[in-house]
Amino acid sequence: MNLMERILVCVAWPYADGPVHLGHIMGAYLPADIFRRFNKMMGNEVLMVSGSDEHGTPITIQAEKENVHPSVISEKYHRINEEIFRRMFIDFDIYSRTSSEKHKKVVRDFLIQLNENGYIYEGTMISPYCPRCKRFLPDRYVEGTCPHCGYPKARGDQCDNCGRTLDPQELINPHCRICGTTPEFRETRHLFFRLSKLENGLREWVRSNTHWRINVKNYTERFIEGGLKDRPITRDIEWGIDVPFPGYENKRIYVWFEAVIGYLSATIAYSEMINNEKLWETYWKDENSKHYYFIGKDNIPFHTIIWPGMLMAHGDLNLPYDVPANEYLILKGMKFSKSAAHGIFMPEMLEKYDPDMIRFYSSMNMPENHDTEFSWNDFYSIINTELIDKYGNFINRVLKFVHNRYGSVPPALEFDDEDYNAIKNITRTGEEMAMYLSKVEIKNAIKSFMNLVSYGNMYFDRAAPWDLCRKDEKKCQTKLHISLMLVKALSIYGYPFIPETSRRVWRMLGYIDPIEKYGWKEAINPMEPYSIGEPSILFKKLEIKEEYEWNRLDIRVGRIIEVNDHPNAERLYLLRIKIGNEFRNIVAGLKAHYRPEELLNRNILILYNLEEAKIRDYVSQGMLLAADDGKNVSILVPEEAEDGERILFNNSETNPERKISIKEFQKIRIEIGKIMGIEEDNVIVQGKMLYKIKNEMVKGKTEGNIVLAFSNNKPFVMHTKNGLVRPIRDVEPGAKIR
RNA sequence: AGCGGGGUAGGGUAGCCUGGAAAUCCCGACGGGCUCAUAACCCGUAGAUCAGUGGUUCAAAUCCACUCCCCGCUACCA
Repeated sequence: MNLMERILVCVAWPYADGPVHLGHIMGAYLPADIFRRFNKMMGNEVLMVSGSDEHGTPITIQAEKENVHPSVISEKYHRINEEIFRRMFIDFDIYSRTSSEKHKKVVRDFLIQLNENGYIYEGTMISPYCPRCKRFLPDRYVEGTCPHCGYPKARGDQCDNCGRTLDPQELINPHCRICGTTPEFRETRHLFFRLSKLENGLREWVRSNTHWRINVKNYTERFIEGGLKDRPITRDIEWGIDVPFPGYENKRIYVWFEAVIGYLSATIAYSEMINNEKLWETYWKDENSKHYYFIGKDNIPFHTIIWPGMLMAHGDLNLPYDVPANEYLILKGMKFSKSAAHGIFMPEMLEKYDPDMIRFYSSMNMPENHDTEFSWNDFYSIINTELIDKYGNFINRVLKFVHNRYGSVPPALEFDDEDYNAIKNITRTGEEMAMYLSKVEIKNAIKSFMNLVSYGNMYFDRAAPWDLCRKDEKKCQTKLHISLMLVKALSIYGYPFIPETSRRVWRMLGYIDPIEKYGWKEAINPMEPYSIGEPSILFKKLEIKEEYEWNRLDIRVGRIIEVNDHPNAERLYLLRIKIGNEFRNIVAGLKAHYRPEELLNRNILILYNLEEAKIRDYVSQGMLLAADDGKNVSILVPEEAEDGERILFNNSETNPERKISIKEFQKIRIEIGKIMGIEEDNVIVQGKMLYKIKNEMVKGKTEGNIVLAFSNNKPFVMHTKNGLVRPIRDVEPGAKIR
């Protein structure tokens, strides 16, 4: 533990097709940076590398859409992400990119080496070729029926239903996802990586890594038990790295093979950048160097099997020491996703909040063991109470008191038991945090940190210097000295999590040399007699603004003017709807519940800002709202309203800026309530539970079913200008709207 | 409906893999203290049949089986 260690911190390479979001930050980049800073403070030699992953089909697709060269896309997001990391104080020693010449060269050399070692062979592959699109299709462009589970929409690379990885040829009834044509399976030559040969070696190596997180280890072992297959490492596409063998001029190296080599190429590039060209070898060849890979859970097999396999095949290079993969961040019940534009994206987050606030919250809530829900309430609450009230206020009250009373650090003269205890606490916290952080247990570490904050507040309270200083000057000075030591310790111990704040506190304590120069161990040393200036407030409290969830909904009254059967779906109708001056087509799954004449000319409710969707070949421009209690289904109708009118909540019109996805809509709780009785100014409503609602919300109505939309679990009644919204048939109270 | 993940005080969580006395922490509620501090801080109290049932065991929140409920992905939900 006390010997200096050399650590390479490898962080997943973000795919350059969009800005990173909070899930990426919490899952990989922040823990990596915390780990890096901690190790620096321990005096270890640390290097942190990452970069943009720029090749591959998704970027090509994006480029085709925008009608630009793929490099334009990757260049844009490379810059954006680099800037995000800089602002978040996630300080890579080098943030490289896979389009760099250095990377390309290292990749080619790597491939040549693997070939020399007998791990590469040429094989022919039967690949799907679409005669209509005139090209070989990437695996995920082919769809068909899964041979294992019979799922009809399995993709060529894997089946989403049973999770098995597939080859496009295995699919039953394959077709091109773009044009629907049945692809021909043509022969094409490709290079293969002999992963199968490494199966035993990998299995043993994985088994020997007893310090890995259980989920990582279990997952990896199960994956290996499934058998390791050789993998093609070239593809018939244009955007990518050239293959260094003749006959492969029109092919490129597969991204999965090439991007992981970035960890190595970036280290080499860094060595050259600082004119220390042999430096990379100390990291990659000296067996005492430890490599940590910070990634999300979707990346586990690549970093615990494939990349180690490639390294074994290459020989002479260090394998990963630990792969502390994190789980997903969930927003409103749905995982963050770049492609679905679902989540909190960093550019927007950084506009509003101090980076250290984001770092602090993220550390407290890191998805280390489970998928973790993000909510703004949680964010505000943790920032305001833990970071600002407990931590910020402690720093502030101590510094302000010392500043006002003495203006400099008072000497420690007389120690009592509690004072010794305080110093013991500082020491113990440092050891405990070091123990956690060296195992990359961020949440435990910051919890330990917060315990010291609480202790500090308690110590200061018990010491009561505002009183003591009048009675016993010497003792009071000691108490203040130790309080300042606590502040100092918090500055040092907090540094990995909230570096900028720690630096500010450090300067307030009078230190000139940077905190990094002192390191972890300095926390237990007494204070220097510096002068203490007027402390500045570390953070302003966040104002909590209430957001109504139903503000995302734009619901309008529509009149059904046509009802037709869906030609190839048993349960669907095609409806023509008039909404004021506008007409829309809606697909509705009501055939089992309503006859056409029951629907025709009815005023109903349309979710107006729902994203369009194709259902069985017909586009649905919105959704007809109906209540469903599991047995009965009822459409919802407005009382006394014209088509085109908007549905109101809490007497206000909603005005969402964006379209809403079906998933988001389903997250918003809307249910049927039955008016049970009246009690003074309130109405008692039975929904899924019993609610008390203000009388005016139901416009004086005293009976019947109503529709409740919830925000923060508080019910609001859906209504129109002149009346309420009601289900036309009787359904159970609590029935959901869909 | 198929697959995956869960159910621990009013809310949010820790603990579960590796069973062991009083189940962790934060918010909220209630009572008290303090007045240095960003209406912050400190102390105390109440509040949990650890989803249910059955089993294994000297001992179960923890292991096993079944049931119920929630969430996600998928789908002729829209």
